[in-house]
Amino acid sequence: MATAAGEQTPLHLLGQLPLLAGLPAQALADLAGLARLDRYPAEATLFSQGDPCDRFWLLREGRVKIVHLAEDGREVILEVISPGEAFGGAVLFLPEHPATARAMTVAETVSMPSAAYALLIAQNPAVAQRLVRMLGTRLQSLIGLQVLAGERVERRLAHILLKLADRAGRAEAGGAVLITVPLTRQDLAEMAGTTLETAIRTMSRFRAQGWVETRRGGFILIRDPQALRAQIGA
Amino acid sequence: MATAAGEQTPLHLLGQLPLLAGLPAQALADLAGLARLDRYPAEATLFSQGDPCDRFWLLREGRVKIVHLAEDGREVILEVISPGEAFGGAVLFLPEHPATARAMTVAETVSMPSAAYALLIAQNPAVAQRLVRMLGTRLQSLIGLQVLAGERVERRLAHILLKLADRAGRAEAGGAVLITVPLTRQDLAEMAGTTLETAIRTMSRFRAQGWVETRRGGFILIRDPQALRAQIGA
DNA sequence: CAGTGGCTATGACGGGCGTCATAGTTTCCG
DNA sequence: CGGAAACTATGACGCCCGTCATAGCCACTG
Repeated sequence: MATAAGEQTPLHLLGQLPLLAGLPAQALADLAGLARLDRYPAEATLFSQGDPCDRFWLLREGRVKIVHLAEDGREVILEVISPGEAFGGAVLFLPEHPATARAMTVAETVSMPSAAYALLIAQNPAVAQRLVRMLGTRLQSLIGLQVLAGERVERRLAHILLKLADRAGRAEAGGAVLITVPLTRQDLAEMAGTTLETAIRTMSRFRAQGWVETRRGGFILIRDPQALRAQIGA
Repeated sequence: MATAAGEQTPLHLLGQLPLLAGLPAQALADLAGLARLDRYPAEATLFSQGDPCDRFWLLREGRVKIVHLAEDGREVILEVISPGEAFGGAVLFLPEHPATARAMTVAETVSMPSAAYALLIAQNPAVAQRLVRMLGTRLQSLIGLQVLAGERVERRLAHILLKLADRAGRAEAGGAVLITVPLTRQDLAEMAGTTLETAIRTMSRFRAQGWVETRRGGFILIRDPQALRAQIGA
């Protein structure tokens, strides 16, 4: 599953990560000796639910989805990780990963042993505080999902598309926004907590309304964000 | 909304809180000067969604529920807080509370200004680490809820009852467990993300099977935990 | 080009559950 | 004790959406 270039991490790559910004040069250098840079092809699994949780991960490039497998075989997408963000259960000091991380595109990660990570936050209150803040953001986004769970699929999907546009969108002509994450209908279904067929049907209706369209490679263009916003407001 | 005894906090009460265990006597004494002890009647609101988030809360006695109000008026119960646990958005360094805290019973809280709390975790890596762990637990429980969201109401309710029994249960004769949190059918509905009627119907079926019964005051007795566990396994 | 596999699309059907309506039961307070 | 309010309970109805089935479209490969 793990692939490719497990080389030592160039110092300057670490310094670019928001979490580690402002760290003393010496601390960065120490980390560089322990951290690892990896490159994964699309669809690769970085770690699986239940695996021992012995590394701390940061995404440098690409997109990674965090999915939880229910006992009945359903997969639930809990989060889509963008570059600069931390992931992996080590964030939570858990013994094993509560979910699976899978690359949605070619992805580059920086990872370090849990021990290095624990030391890092013990010695750098600023990093610890930033980490708590990241956890808080994640918690809040899960709260949002939980509240959404009671609503109709149509509104859940609209919410999800808008959130993705907000977090990983690129403005296009005429107020449109392109979501720069490759998404299949199956992905959307797993985020919205519904089935493939219902996700397709709902997206078809959105397309018929002229609100969205799908481009080559699974990139979704939101042509009328306002209409989607109205959808969730009503 | 806030009521009752806003007295200075006796030192020994602080030391009893798991989060602060092992703190140097001096640090505890400093905190005691800043912290506040409050007492709320049942149904009182401790803080409301949207309020500025300027205190850090710990529950000493009683039960508090954290509820989020959706735009459409639905209320969603995100968490039930038991004694010893921390709550309030300040944990997450948010500007305002993402949800409302409401007492389910008479409740006693210890709270301190955000500033005192920030200082506390900056100066005590052990406390910071314990806090991150608490956040992780909360996150994991939300992940659990999110995964449940896709399932049938019957299974969601069974899950919720078992979780409550685990976290706030008292063993009774014959393998039965009493949930020591007063719960209305409406509460169950808001936890399971369903309606009052469906929650009542489902509980009626559970009762007809002899799996649960409701006692005076809204206390639910789980007479056959195994049967409920089988319910969620199948 | 034919063949295969993955993704998208659309129809048909049935059931779980949300919604509305009614009523019994418990709690509480004058 | 009586009456109101809150909670629990149960039936009827309809729709959203999960499930099953079929098919078109595109990419890739031999």
